Amino acid sequence: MCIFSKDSKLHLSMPQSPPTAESYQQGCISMTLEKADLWKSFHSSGTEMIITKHGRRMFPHCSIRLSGLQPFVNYVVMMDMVPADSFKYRWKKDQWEVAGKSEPQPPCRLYMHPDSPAPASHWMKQPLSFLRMKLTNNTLDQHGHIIVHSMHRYYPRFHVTQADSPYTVRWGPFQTFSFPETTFTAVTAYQNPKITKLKIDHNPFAKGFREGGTHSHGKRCRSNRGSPDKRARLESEVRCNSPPGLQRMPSTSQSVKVGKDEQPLNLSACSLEQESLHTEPLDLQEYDYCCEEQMVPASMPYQPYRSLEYARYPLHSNEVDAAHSLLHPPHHQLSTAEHNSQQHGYYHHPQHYSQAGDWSQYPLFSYSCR
DNA sequence: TCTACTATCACATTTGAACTGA
DNA sequence: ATCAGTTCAAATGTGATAGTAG
Repeated sequence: MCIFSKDSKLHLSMPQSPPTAESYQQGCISMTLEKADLWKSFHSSGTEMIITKHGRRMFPHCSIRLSGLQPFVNYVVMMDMVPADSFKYRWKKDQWEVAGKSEPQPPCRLYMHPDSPAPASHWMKQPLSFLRMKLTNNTLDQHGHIIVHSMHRYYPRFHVTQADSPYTVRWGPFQTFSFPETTFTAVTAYQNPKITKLKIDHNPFAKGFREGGTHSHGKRCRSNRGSPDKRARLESEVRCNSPPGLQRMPSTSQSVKVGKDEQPLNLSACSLEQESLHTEPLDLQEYDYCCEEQMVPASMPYQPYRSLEYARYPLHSNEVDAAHSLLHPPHHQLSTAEHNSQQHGYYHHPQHYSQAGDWSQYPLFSYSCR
């Protein structure tokens, strides 16, 4: 059920079911993307996210605001990455172009917000920051980072569910949200200089390279790069230090500090064409943020585990297929034709259904890292 | 030769322990 | 004894780039 709102918020509500003693009335949960203007800036140039073997934070990082939660109820908020399409890309002649079909999806991981579970009042009093979430291309990663393929496109997806502990998550109905402007291309090195400039302009951590360590002509001094003794020292440090993700892992009850740059932003200017999330290479001319209403990207409650929920809520035929594929993962990916054939109807994120089948597993993997 | 990935660099920022004073 | 504020060292994250692999 999608609701367009004048305040450019994303409203999704669960299909209504008769209120019973056991079932919670879901109401109408609303999720707003913070720093939407920044996301739009990046999206207009084709957002790229660096991924490394040891995990790299996102920039911009995901920050959302929740409202409409049931008072006095505990919720768990999670996030995962969904392939935006079924293609692999490459950067050629200052633009992205399709370089073939996507590779088999890496193991899917869910990032649980470190505050989870927490009461509704906690979630709604301030924006939720997913700053600590990291992306990696290491399929053997042991730190719980979200695994993505380089040169593939993804978008973050947020799940909200009632649960009193992380271990009861799968028994609650999910509500799923996503935002088209958060779609990005995973890369191991920046391709688009526009993105590099945007990141340097907005990311304080990049200052170290911009203002120091470089010569006036922009080349950095690398006289001692890779010296054997320095390398040995570094390797020794790596051996001695525990993994960063485990070193300062906050407890689940610890609140996340919200940085000074994480103030809520007015989303009134946020609106996106549905076409901004598609399978074609990014074309800057196609982006149009002048619409007054924000498209609602997702509409189906996400219930990967609870088959009973499917019976409770009548599903669109596509949804049934998607739900079926979630419970019974396909052995192969959808062909492009099959993929496209499922992208119809009034849903703004049909990928949720066609792509859902691409995700062969939904392990609950809670982690946080510094 | 080309493309993608990895390791490494210096420094600003963040974090948290230690300390001080009310 | 407790709390709040300050200080400071260590940890962390960042983009650029050379080297490597396929």
